[in-house]
Amino acid sequence: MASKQSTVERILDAAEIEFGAHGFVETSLRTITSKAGVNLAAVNYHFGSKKGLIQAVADRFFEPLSEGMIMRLQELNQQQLDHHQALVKFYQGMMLELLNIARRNPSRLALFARLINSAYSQGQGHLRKHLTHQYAPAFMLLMQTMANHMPAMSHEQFFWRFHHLLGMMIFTLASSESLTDICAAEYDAERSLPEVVQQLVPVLVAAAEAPVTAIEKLA
Amino acid sequence: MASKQSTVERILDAAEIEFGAHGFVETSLRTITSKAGVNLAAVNYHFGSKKGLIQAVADRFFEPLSEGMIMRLQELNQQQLDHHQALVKFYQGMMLELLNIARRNPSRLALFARLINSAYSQGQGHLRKHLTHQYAPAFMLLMQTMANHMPAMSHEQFFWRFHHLLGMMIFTLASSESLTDICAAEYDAERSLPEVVQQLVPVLVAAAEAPVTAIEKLA
DNA sequence: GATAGCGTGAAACAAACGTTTTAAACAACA
DNA sequence: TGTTGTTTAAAACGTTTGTTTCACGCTATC
Repeated sequence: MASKQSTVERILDAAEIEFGAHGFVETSLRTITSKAGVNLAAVNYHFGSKKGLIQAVADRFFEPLSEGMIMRLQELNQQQLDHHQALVKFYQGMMLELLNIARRNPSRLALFARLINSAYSQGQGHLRKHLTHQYAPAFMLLMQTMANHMPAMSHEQFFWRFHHLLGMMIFTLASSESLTDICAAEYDAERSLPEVVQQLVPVLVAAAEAPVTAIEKLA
Repeated sequence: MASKQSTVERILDAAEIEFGAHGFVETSLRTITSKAGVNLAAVNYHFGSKKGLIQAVADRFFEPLSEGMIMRLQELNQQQLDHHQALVKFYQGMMLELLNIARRNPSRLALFARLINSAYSQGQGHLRKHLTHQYAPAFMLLMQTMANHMPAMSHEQFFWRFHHLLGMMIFTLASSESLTDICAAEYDAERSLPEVVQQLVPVLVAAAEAPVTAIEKLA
């Protein structure tokens, strides 16, 4: 009874789940290959190393995401909307695209967020540099579209604002499982992932439209 | 030439630096004790285990922070301000208190943020439960003060909004070193930590004041 | 000044890790 | 049929990990 999936795909599927549940460092190749039903040596054979596997996992997230985002952004840029409406539509589209990641498996989105998170907080930032190089077109288009509909500010100020918004998304998504658990326990409300993602939109828009203040020392 | 610091303090100091630079999992007790100039067994002797050490490191952050925040919040609650002014003062005070963490060592703040981050995204959330139990008074006072000056919303909606704002802060601070590096390379602007923290305030306020929308499915 | 008890030093523990190596089985293609 | 590339299997590699053990030095109290 051979499975239909190839060895590579089965490794990637298992790696996604385990990485998402226990992080990159705390997930061993042995548990991945064991859950995937393949041999231990297959990882080093197909991906070269554990780092190569992590990069392949990341690429499988970013490839369809960047494609989807580019299409949405081109469509958005053709429409004639005022800045506020455009921002709302922008974030709604982004959220739908993110939810697309979770279609196969709800916990995939949390892993995706944690992946970006560790790409940024990681010391040398190998993963971040790989991703920003690999998906530069989508990245550029996204940032430019966003900047077009935000208050006038310098490139540097936009850079910081962009990462403020990114942080809000990333943290919420990365912690979404913990948060929905707490929410169910404390407020007796079982929230689905679409609900969690949906309510990010107005907060993101408000933060994007926040007035720009010159950078100066605190009192 | 015996050092003035106790063994416990020297371990905590070294652990902070190493944890901040390489994360909890990727930092071994051997590098910590080696940099601290103490014996390897001292960690297990004084803290029981590595997990105990991490918790002790966390407590050394949260103890003075919760004390400082309680004082600031009590002071703020006595003043007569409109909601917007109160929110601004609230976040400015919080930022000053966070900068206080970085007084000894600038990279301490990034570690602190990463600590909270992993406390949330960690599977079972041992650390998060320990912290929310240990510092419940400060936590309660903080959330109540915050909620008082925000748009009317349900407890659950405030819970989510709170974590949106938390995420913005945590991500920005946790990635502050990467971000200032990129900023210096791309925009030729060397930003100090107070500058990075300062410009969070207006965005946090705007996000806090964002209108509340009922939780519903995306189109 | 003997005797606890606490702290430290150095060594060893068992387990887990990523990676490599060997061999054999299987596929597709010339 | 023979050759080449892919996959599996099993074992071992050398490191590194957190933790434990045991003996020695210190200090304080009786």
